[in-house]
Amino acid sequence: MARPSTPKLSSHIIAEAALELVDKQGEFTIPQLAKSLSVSASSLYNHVGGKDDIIELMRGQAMSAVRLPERLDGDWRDIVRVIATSYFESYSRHPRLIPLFTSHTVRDRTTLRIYDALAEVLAGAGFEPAARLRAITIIDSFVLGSALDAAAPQQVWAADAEISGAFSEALLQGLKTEHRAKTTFAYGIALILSGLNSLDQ
Amino acid sequence: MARPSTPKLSSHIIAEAALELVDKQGEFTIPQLAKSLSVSASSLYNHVGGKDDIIELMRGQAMSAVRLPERLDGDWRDIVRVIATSYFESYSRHPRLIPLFTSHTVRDRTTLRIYDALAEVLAGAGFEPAARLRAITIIDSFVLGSALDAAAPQQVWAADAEISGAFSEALLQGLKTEHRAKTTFAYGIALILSGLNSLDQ
DNA sequence: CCTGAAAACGAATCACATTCGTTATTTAGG
DNA sequence: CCTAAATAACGAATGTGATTCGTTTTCAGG
Repeated sequence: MARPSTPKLSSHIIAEAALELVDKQGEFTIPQLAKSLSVSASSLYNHVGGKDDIIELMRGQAMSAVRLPERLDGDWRDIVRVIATSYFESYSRHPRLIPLFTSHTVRDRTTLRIYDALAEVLAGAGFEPAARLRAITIIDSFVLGSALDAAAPQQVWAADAEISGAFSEALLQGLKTEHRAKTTFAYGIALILSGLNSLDQ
Repeated sequence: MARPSTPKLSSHIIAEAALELVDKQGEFTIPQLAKSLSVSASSLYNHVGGKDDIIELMRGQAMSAVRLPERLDGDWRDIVRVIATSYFESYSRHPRLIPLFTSHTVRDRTTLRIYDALAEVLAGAGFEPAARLRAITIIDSFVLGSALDAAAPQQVWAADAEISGAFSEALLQGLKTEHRAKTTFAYGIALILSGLNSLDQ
C-alpha cells in the first residue's frame, strides 16, 4: 500500500504501457494507464510531469528506433533516403501515435538529431543554408504526411457513393494496407530526392 | 431566457465562432465557445451533435474555400498543381485547425470532391488505377505534411544548443514564416509533379 | 386557437487530469 | 547502527470539460 520494496514504476515503464494503449486504441487516459499498470493514477505523478510529459516520452521511445548511418559521406541521396526511411518507419511502427504529436512541440533529443544529420549531409552536398532549410522542410513534410496517411483509419476515403464519382471512389477504396503505404513512401521519397538540386534558387 | 423570437444559433454560426477560437488559441472548449456566443453550453446541443461534429463543420468551412478548376483538361501537371495549391492554402488559412483533424475521420463532402477531381485528372493523363492511387497519396501526404509544418509553433525546431550541432541549429531557427512555408510548398509540389510519371510501375 | 416541434436555459452527471496529505520504505550521513 | 531525508505508493479531493435531461417559452401548421 505504501512504498514497496521494489518500485513498480519508472518513466520508461510508464511510456511503454502508454505506447501499448495508444497502439491498441489510438489514445490513452491517465486512469486507463494506471489500471494497466495495476497502480493508482496519482502514483504516476511521482515519475512523470503529466500527460504531456508522457507523450514526449513516447516520442522518444518511438524515435529511439531511428538509426543514423555512421558515415555521412557517400552519395548524399542515398544517405538522406536511408535517414528519411528510417524516420518514416519509426513513425509507422506506431501509427496512432502521430496524431498525439501534431499538437505538440518537439523537445525530444533523438528527433532533433535527425534534423541535424540531414542538415549535415545536405551541407556536404553543396546545399546553401536556404536550400538546405527548404530541402529539409520538404522531406520532413513528406515523411510526416506519409506517416499520418498511414495512420488514418482504413475507411477514411470510403466515400458516399452519391457524392464521389463512382470510379474514383472505387479506386481509393480498400487498398490502404500498411505495405502499400511503405512502397508509396519509397517511391515518393525517391522521386523527391532525384528532383532536389543544390543549385536551385 | 426561453425560446427567443429570432434564433441566436445555427450550426454555421457555431462553426464560425469555433473557428475563430481555434485561429486565436489553437483549441476550443464548449464552455468557451458558448461564452463567445453569449449562450449557455447546453444550447449548442440543439444545433450540433457534439464537439466532434463541430470539428467536422469547421473542416467543411475551411475546405469550402477550395476552388476546383472548371475544366479539368489541359496540361495535367498544371491542373493538379492548381488543385493541390488551393488545397494547401485552405489549410494554411487556419493552420491551428490541422492538429484537430489528424485524429479524425473525413466525412466532409468538399474534401472528398478534391480527391475526386485529382483522380479524374490523373486518369485523363493516362495513370492506371494503381499509379493514380499512388500519385494521389503522395500529393495528399505532401499537402498535409506541409500544412502541418506550417502550423507548428515557431519554436519547434529551436533546439538546445548543446544537443544540436551549432551550425544546423542556427540554420533551422527563425525563418519559419508563413511566406516561407508557401514558397517551400510551391517548390516541393512542382518538384513532385515533374517527377511523377504515369508509366512507372 | 391548439398542438407539436424548436430553441433556449439551469441543474445534474460522469470522466478525466491533477494536487495534496499521509504512510511506509529505502538510502545516506554521521 | 541509527536517524533524517528523499522516494514511491495510496486515497481523497478539486476543478474543468462534455454531455444529458427536464422545463419553459415561442414559433408554425392545421
